[in-house]
Amino acid sequence: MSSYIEIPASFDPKQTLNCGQAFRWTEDGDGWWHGVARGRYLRLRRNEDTIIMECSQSELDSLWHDYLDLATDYAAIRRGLSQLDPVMKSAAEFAPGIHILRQDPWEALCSFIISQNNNIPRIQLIIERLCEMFGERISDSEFYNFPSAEKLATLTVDDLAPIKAGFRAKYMIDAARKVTTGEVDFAKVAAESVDFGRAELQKIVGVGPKVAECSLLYGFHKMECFPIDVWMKRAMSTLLPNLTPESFGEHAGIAQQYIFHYSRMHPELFE
DNA sequence: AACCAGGGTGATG
DNA sequence: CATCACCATGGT
Repeated sequence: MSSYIEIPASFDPKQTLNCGQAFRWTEDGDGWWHGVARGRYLRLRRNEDTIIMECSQSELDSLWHDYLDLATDYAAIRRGLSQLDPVMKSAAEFAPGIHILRQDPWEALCSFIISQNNNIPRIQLIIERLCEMFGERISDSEFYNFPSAEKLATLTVDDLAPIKAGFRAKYMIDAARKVTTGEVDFAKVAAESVDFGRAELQKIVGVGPKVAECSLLYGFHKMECFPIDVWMKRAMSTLLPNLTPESFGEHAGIAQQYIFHYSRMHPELFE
């Protein structure tokens, strides 16, 4: 039934799927990672200089190649960023296998609404409960897809109580309703400038600058976006005091991801 | 027991 | 415009 594909890639599953940009991927032993994205289940692992993926060639071509952003030359982007600053260079070289995933825009928006004033393990738990309760089961599997905005728009805060999202539940529902009615226009966010996208997404109650920035970077693949959370604030003032978000240019989002991951993996730098 | 977690809102200077 | 309590929940 299941087939395997092996492809050459600098992309690294662990670095990419465990760096805080997506919340539905877990390691299931021996380097294998599994998760659900865009309504499909995938298992994959690194093997020397290749990636082994448990899927068909057509599914790789039509879905995972795009989701994992395999066509982008990250090495070239890394070379450019590394010239800016020695710390930037260290951060880029620490996890060179990071890619910025092309996640579903609604899933990214909703996930980062849940992320606010929260920690990553609990974000993952809340999202897992959300999917199990309100997502659809993927055929022949024990996994569920991320519930659509249309589905959440039919729910109330009380319906969401079991997932224990706390005060964020009302934000999720406001987002679902505005996205479903088109009051927040995803097609326009995708097509227009990032400044338009920032304003459009912040029409949602509970979406401020940071959540909007994450949504634009991870959901709409707007690579110049530069989310600043508590880790990035510390990193910029402590590690990169002579740089600003504008210093990083059109690929600032990738720089941000390198710096965020590097900082989280080296908390001793801030003691 | 107070503080923190990939923040945002609303009230107050 | 800057600051601040508060927001649910779970972990230290």
